[in-house]
Amino acid sequence: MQNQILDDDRFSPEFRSFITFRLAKTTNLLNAQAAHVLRKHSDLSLTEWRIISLINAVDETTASEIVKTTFIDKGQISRTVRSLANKGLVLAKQRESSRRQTALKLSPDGKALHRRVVAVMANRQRHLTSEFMDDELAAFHAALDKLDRASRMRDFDT
Amino acid sequence: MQNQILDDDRFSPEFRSFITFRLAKTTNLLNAQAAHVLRKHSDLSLTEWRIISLINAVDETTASEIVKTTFIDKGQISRTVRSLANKGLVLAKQRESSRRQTALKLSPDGKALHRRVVAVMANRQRHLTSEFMDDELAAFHAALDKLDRASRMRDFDT
DNA sequence: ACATAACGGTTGACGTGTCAACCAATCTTT
DNA sequence: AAAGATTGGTTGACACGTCAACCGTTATGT
Repeated sequence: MQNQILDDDRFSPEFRSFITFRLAKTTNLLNAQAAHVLRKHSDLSLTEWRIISLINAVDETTASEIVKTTFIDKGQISRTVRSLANKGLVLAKQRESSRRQTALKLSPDGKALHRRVVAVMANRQRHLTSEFMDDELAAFHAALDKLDRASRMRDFDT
Repeated sequence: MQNQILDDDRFSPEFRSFITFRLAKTTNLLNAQAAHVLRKHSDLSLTEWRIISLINAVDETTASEIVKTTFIDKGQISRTVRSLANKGLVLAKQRESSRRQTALKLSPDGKALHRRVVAVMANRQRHLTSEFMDDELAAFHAALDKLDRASRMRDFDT
């Protein structure tokens, strides 16, 4: 499935330039790659890995913060966090400062798992960006930021 | 949900730079926007719209060609095409040249629907790219092409 | 202080996406 | 021409994503 030639499609440039289609395709490919790697090295789903990796990055966070940075559905986050807690990878503890919030941390097991998996994922990250010059990468991020902002508009009725 | 400030997250630059996370976020945002617009102007799902729009771009195509250009799962395409055919928007007809292949075309209704929806979507496309210079856009596409190629590697074990 | 609104998170229902197994048609090899 | 491999597409089982309703908690306005 994935070992095909990628750049041989016969669709019109006009069509190919539809930027969201283009983006979705790459995201599909990258997600499939990530899922594959994760399957090989863990029993985490992509979302589980993302949440673990996010919690690790800030040491302690909350579900709503995760929503803000990833725009994953909050229902999904709620369920994924519970599944991670059940696996003993994440510790969820109500905050004293506000009983609405639940502080999320990695357990020692969670940290160990993260350490193990992040090694492979960092290799991947290096591979993915190896053909980019620093300024290309920066430009790419800037472009994504623009799209994020533009994605807030909801009405295009003429 | 969507009207928040987008660029205020407190996660480490190191984390933010994980290019796949970054991409997935933007894709989430753009897909939600597209789904919203589609809901307002049609009863098409995002995948249905993509397939319609793809068929329209080339006049006639097949399921496997769609797989090649979008990397949407072929099972999903099979089901979506059937649902579009049931709605009378797509005509599926076995090819004489090879009885394995099914030629897909838009029906008159499908074409009319496409014409109606593409108007709005083209507005959106214009809005999304309005802050891009031509060369920025080209660079963005080139970056996605690089990632597509890099996504073919499967093993990152050290 | 009270009413109302906003926030953080959970749940249910349902739609969509994903993987693997499978079938028939065609292509390749011998 | 038979055997095996590949292709195009379908299906089933299940995981995941999405939306809306909801609950308890905290913030805001009067």
